[in-house]
Amino acid sequence: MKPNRTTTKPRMTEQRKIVLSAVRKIRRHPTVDEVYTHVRRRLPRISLATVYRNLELLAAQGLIRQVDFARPQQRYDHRLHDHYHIRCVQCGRVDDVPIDPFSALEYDAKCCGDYRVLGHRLEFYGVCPTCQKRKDNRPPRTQKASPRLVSARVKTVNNRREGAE
Amino acid sequence: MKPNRTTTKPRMTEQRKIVLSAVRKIRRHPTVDEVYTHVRRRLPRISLATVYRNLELLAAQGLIRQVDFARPQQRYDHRLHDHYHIRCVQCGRVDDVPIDPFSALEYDAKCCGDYRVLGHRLEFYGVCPTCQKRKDNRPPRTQKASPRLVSARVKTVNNRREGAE
DNA sequence: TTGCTATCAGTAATGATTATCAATATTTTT
DNA sequence: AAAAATATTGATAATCATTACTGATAGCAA
Ligand SMILES: [Mn+2]
Ligand SMILES: [Mn+2]
Ligand SMILES: [Zn+2]
Ligand SMILES: [Zn+2]
Repeated sequence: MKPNRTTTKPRMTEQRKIVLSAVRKIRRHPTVDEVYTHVRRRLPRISLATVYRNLELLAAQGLIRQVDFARPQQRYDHRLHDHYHIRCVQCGRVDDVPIDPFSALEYDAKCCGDYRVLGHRLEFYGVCPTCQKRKDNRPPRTQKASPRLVSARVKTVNNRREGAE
Repeated sequence: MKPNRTTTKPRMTEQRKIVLSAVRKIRRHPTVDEVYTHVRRRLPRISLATVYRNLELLAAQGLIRQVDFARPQQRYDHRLHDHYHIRCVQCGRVDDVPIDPFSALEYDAKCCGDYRVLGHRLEFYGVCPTCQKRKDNRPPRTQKASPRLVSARVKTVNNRREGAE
């Protein structure tokens, strides 16, 4: 097959370079906003969107890593005992992992800093059986939230229009 | 001191009971929306806000647990090797935990389901040294984001008012 | 009953992230 | 180099989960 013509390698732009160096300089696991603030010292006109874009791209390239998981929606568990979870990176499904929790780890962590350690969470990630079956690797994306409040009564205020329909 | 007069025990209301039983029935780590949808079959007029409130309260009481961590903002890491983190439950600060990663864990996880295991994350939580010093336990909350875009030029469109001020 | 608080439904506001889009910048082709 | 193709940017709007607010009820104690 011919080499995909619509795909080219990402360029290492000035903005991208500076965003990368910011993450490296700040060190302590910065949030997007912290990166943004830092970068603006050198590029006062950079857009926040550009920071988001470049962070995502740099992470995709493996030049930086995302610390957090489990983004858009919070999940709840009816099981109260300590146990671990595995999350499907494709669809977001979460299942239990029945291996014994080790409290020794918390002890180990003590030696690292002056934190008072309260506990730990261990989460595996992978591809769930359902998503493995699906041949194509189109992102099924985390299921959308249920449509909001299709209540019987409909609001009738302020429904005048400005433009056309 | 006199017993705090403004504080009373939470009541186990009908809504709360049903939210709890929903989390227990759904089993597979439901999102708030899934709980909401489920509960509405029995309480069609319940508010989504009530579901949020009760889930939070039930979790605070230890009747259910939150699965996820690291909520409002994503964080980035300049260190590419596998390592673990510890997060302050008070201020959200994140630090590295310099203990060796257990690659055996992923092997252990394999035996649980049909997931294809890709990796794991281990996160400790506790109270950082800074937050330990602070005597009061007022929630310092995760630091607010930097004020957005106080650009030189100001938008002048559509600043007409409707009511009064 | 009378006050007091908890809780509710409904809805607005918040805030992080994404999407969109016209304008530039860089690379590739001619 | 000029033209065409593609990538990237800044600005801003849209999304969407969550939180905050509000006025109305409900349960409980004096
Ligand atoms: Mn679980
Ligand atoms: Mn780290
Ligand atoms: Zn899946
Ligand atoms: Zn702290």
